[in-house]
Amino acid sequence: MFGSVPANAKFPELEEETLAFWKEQQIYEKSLERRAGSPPFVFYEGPPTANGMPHPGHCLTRVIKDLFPRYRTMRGYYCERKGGWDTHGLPVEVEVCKELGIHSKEEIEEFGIEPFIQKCQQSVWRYMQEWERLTERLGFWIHLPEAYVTYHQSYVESVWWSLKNLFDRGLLYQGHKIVWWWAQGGTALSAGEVGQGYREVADPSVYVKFPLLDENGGTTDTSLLVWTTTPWTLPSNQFAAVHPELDYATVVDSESGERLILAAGLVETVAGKAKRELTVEATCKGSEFLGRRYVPPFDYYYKTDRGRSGSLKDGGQQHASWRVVAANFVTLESGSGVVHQAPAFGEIDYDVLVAEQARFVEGQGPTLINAVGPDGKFTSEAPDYEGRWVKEVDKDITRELRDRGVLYHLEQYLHEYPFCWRAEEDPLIQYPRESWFIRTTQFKDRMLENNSKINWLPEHIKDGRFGNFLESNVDWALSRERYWGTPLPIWVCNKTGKMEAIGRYEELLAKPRVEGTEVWDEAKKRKPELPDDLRVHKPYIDAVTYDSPFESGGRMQRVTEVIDCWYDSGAMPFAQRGYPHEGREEFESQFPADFISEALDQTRGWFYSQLAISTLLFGDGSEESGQQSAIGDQEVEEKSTQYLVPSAEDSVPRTQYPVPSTPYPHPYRNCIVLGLMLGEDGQKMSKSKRNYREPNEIFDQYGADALRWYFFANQAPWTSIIYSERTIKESIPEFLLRLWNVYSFFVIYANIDEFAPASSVGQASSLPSDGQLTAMDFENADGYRPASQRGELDRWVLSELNRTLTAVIERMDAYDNYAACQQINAFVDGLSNWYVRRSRDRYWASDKKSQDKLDAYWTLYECLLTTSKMVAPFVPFLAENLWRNLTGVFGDCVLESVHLCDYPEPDPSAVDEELSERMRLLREIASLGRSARMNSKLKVRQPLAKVEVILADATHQAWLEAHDELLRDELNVKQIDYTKDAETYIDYQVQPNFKRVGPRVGKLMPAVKKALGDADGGELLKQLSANGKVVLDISGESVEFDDEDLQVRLQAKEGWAAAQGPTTVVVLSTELTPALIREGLARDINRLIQDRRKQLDCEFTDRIEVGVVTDSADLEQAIEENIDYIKGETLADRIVLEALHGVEPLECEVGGEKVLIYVRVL
RNA sequence: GGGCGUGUAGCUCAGUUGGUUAGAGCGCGUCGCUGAUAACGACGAGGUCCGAGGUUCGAAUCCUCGCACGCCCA
Repeated sequence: MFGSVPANAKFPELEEETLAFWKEQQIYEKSLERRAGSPPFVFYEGPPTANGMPHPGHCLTRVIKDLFPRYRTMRGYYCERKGGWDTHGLPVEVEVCKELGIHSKEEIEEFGIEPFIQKCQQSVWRYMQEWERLTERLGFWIHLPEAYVTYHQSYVESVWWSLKNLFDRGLLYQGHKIVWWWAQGGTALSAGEVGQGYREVADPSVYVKFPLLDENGGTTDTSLLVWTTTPWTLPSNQFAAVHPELDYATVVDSESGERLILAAGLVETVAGKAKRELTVEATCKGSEFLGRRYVPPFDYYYKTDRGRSGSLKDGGQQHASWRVVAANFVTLESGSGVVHQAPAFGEIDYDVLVAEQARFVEGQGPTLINAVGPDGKFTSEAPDYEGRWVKEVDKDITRELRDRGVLYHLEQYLHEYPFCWRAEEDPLIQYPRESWFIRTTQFKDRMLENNSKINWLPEHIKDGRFGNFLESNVDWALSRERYWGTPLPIWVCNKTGKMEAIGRYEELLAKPRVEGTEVWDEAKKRKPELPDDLRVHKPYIDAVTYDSPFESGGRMQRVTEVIDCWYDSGAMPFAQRGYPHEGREEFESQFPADFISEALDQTRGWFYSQLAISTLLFGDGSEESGQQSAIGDQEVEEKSTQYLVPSAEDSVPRTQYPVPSTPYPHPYRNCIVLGLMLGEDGQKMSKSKRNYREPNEIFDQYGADALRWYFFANQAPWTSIIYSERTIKESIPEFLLRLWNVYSFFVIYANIDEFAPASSVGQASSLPSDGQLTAMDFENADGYRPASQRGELDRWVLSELNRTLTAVIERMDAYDNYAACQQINAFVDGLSNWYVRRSRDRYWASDKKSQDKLDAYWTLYECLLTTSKMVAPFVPFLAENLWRNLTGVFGDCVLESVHLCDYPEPDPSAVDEELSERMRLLREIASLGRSARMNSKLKVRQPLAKVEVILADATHQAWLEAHDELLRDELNVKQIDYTKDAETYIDYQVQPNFKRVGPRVGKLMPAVKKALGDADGGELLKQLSANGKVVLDISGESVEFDDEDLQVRLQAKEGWAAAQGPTTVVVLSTELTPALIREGLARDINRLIQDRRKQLDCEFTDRIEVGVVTDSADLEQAIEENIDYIKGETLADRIVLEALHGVEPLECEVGGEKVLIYVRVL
């Protein structure tokens, strides 16, 4: 006996039971053990930050990450799934600050870095339990107990090792980065924070005259008309930028007579604004002005450095600053087309400076001009404004410029400008900070090549978003002036400024005359519960100093910065193993990943950080040694070199470990980029808007399988998805419940009929499939016969099953879960709504041991077993339930979990394409028959004498004729004729097969269509069947059509009870004889008795006694004529035409006559 | 301002290398089936396939230009 199946499946409860089973029996661990030594399928977990509550979007990521490893494991691969947590970074610091009620860096330092980072470390785990619960509840099998953690010492040391490698190869350097700077708080803000603070404000927009110099440095009467919206940056002016391709005009101001240069396209606009008359004297390209020198509006730097020039790399000399440069970002959208450049205060401006520096011989180019301190106030370098907040001096500066006569025009300008989100009144400014960079630009081509070998899903990511991002690669700004992060492992000599990188804590301790380690030791003594991992963090690590190898008496001290936490995440492929200090074998056997997945927002995040780090460290297998050739590549531009960068002759050991050089792609081969998930209202998911439901509520209400199926089966995973609770709910009846009902049906009937596969098999202890319960285990079972000997319907469903398997495997191997689910869904639909529906009589038949009945059981049993394996990666809970109950009768002889099974292999011998096609046609005819009945208002319970079927294509007619029992039953008709006399009922419409004929006849196509449409269809078909071809004269050309060139459509003629499909017409015979009517009445009675049984809560097998009382002689006759039929269907031992004593009758109406029905359970 | 993506029925989404009646589910209406039934079947209403041009014998599909939305960058 199979365990009885609850009538109302409560999936959430069943799932909880399954979870407990998995845990107790350690099924996940066993699934891995079974694959030990098998080929690996490598999966990397992109570490989530457990610093906020998980929402449905996270569920999508986690179930996709679960699906493919599960699938591959069943397919025979060993798929380790190491969990991971991202733990560093500003968001953690902000959380802690909120908790402490503090904001600025000063406040953090006042609070104390030591307690602060201890709080950070504790705070990281705030939501970890939620995440772990979610992970488990979703059925996401991943090894959490040994998850990697980015703050762990071994992880940090791996990161250090990689940074040392880069440093020793000269790929780490110090330069300036222009950041959004909160001057009052003394900190840079991340992009996300800046984005929060944009407001519309009015700022001055000024047009200033920069008098041009002639070639000898003499003044001229012509000025550049330069535009800026930040007057306070004018004292730090360094260049004026023009677009080399744009036309520039020299104009004369009719009022003052002065000559001005501005973009030709903006002359009218500017004249209008300034209310001046400007006469164009000459026009030329912007490129003509390149290199022309001018007098800047302030002389703080100019007065001393005006003459400074340097040698260009291409030869020749040029002045370093205060000249016209080319810039492609100059537009005609606003301003004058000549743009003031203060590289200290704008990222784009800074890029211009860097580009200019690159043109000069080392050390001779322009240096950064900056008259403002980090506090946002002018320094002594601009004595007139010293000590004043920059935004406050805009007015004074414009006034001064006006007084000096160099201001041409001033207006107010409305635009979006960022303010500090923590201090609303403080505008941010762009400001240069010293920063460490990784020289990624030097590896751009290699990253592109690596990228080109990755299988991106969807494909457009490769050359689209990600490829473009790589194309515009800039050096990675690595350092952060923060506290809670991986410390940058660079120690600097206090005498010489020379630096070296440290790759490991031990390495540091082995340095000469190490001091400062006691800071950690004492902290630990005070607070023994401190995790040892903290010793490699600020502030403890900062205390560690040692003797300088560069100059005696010098001491080495760590730089203060920590690193971008994206670097942590990108180092994960090796750092999760602690490589290379430990875990070398694990790393080498688990690199690169076969599969990773995250959402689209990780393009510039984890997808990039991994690719960049991997490309820099592990190169391409085509290179000769593990050692990168990067050092040899340094002909590439050197950037910002006033800081010391080790060169080859510093002869620091380059790297302590050989680095395995790996052929592209790495570190991942296949990457599914998930779409972003939006809330129910199409907006971003937001807690306050309540436009989504907490995952836990979804699980409690619908279950994890419902959510999983919703994600897998409703859209390609990379389309952005609008959270839809209704659709989640729908996946229950649409799929889960439908499969459940088939399973429940099977169990109910198998138990009634005592279908017992285990005892039929006999020696269950030696199953040839090794406990996987495949068809081969049943070959010698009692009552089992090969599929080839079973009926058409059985062969059909097994064929469909194997076709589906083939397709599902093909799609899943291509990472296409959506198409795979569609296949599965179609199969389950066919199983339920055709196979089971059409087989019901077979299961209900009274002879328990009839071969047909046994065939039906074995067939359905096999379908359910295989289906549970097939769906196991998708809906692991439901699959497990099915498997365990269906195989429970075998006890220990079968695998205890479906997840330990192999994914089913399709059996090609079971596939019968022709049968599939025939059954498809048969189902189409059935559907048309039902449709025709509906149109004629002839309900299905009323038997009909005959239907006639007209087929456009007679290929399968003989088969259909030989197998019309199914149809007769489905349509409740006595006879089915495949009529020869088609033209009585229908007209033929012939159309060209456009795909075939189109390319051949080209422009004649419309004429062909018309000619075929106008011709007598029946006549054309006769010709076709007689000659195998039809020849028509189309616009004077003779065109030949063969069988496949023509498509025949059938059109039912008026006046028949008919329904038409494209190639089939079904015509009903609507005449009813009294005998047919009585048969219909008997069926009505039958149904009413069955209804009554249900009302009385009868068991399926209860026998009954029936009494029917009616005045209608027809009805009485109907019952008498069909009494055996009714008895058989309703399990009635006796049917009498009188009342039954002591039984409450059911009052109803049949065929317009009142009837009393009495049912007594025996 | 730039890049990428999306836009198809009331809703959520499919739509093969371009092929002529554009689909599914849900929802709505009508009817039917039913000892698997909170299931299922049939029929119906519901579409300027975002818009405008173009290529083609033929465009939801390819091209150009717009519009709207989303993401990333500036």
